[in-house]
Amino acid sequence: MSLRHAILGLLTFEPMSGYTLKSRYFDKSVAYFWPADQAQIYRTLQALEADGAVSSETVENDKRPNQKQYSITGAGERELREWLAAIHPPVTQKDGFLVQLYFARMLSRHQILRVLQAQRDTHRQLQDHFDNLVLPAADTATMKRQVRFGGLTLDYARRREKMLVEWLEACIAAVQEWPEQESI
Amino acid sequence: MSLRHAILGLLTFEPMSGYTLKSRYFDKSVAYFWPADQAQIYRTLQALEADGAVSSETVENDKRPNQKQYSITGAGERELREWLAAIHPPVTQKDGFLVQLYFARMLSRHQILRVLQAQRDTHRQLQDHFDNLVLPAADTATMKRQVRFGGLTLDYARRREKMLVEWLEACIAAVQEWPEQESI
DNA sequence: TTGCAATATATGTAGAATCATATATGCATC
DNA sequence: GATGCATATATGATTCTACATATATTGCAA
Repeated sequence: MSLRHAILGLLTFEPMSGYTLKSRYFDKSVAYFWPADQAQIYRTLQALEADGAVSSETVENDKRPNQKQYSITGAGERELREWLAAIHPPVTQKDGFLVQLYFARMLSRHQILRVLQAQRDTHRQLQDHFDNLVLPAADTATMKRQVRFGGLTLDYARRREKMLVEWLEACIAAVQEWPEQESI
Repeated sequence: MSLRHAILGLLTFEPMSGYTLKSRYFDKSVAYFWPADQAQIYRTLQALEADGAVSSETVENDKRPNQKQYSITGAGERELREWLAAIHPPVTQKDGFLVQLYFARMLSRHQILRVLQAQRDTHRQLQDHFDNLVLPAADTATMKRQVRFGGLTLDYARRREKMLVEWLEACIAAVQEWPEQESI
């Protein structure tokens, strides 16, 4: 249940509406490690408000529809800090591509290579994206500190994509080397 | 929805009961990339049977409770092959640990290091586990081919754990270097 | 003026995942 | 005889996730 905590964390930057959370964060940076759709964000905000972890205030806009501005409360900040400091049991990540590769003996070499190359191309693009991504400049001390930790997660994304591209290249080379056989 | 296809794939090895699927595969090898609990496996088998992708037969046991042996059908094999050969859109993996690290500016240095070191220890153990893991010997041609692809996914696990340990070490070093500040 | 895009919030529904619990057999152990 | 464990299947309940759809405002372009 990290969506709850991701939202609480983002609200420590500044009070925000659900729309801003989505368009500024869940469509960009946070998307890499915790994607969430609009419906989920709005419902989680409602749940957080019901629990007293956030409070809301309607902001009237001239040129745009009114917003519900959410702020983190003291209780919300306590909950967040507690979660952040806790050692959580490792959660195994589900990876459909590994399922695909694991049973790839059922495919022809041509089919296997097609799937592997598509995957490699995807991760090459991601690698390119993260290698060219520049961290935003920070104005306050808090945000300077924030950018440091953002840098650590960016470093992870770069290492991960590099590893994936290398591994996929090795897979492609291996499959090309193996003798073609009955696919079963 | 890869649980469905993981089960279909495993049933290409041999007909199996839900219990065997769970204890022999989903508690071991498959667990690394597609963990599933017992309830889910049994319910997915029921759904697969309702769809005609698998068929079942009750096997009477003397010393143990009777089993429901599931076999993949022609329709199931077609569905599996189609899914295996398809290029699926990349699914972003949710990673709660990255959420934790991203907002770690709210913690003290001591708390951050504690969390990072626990994570590093976990992945060191996994690294050790995968580095010492030996692929099973294969008897038939099909299983020899299977072991090759199992080797590719094992290679992934090793590379991934190596990358994670290196990255976590770098994170720990970076945090130790940074000046201690107000945590906010 | 009609229609479209961006902004903004909300709900309905279905599927997937998790956790707990229920039932039953046979075996070993206390 | 009671207890616990491994084997074996099933269901109830809840949460999480995803996808679709509904509603409303403003600005802009065809």
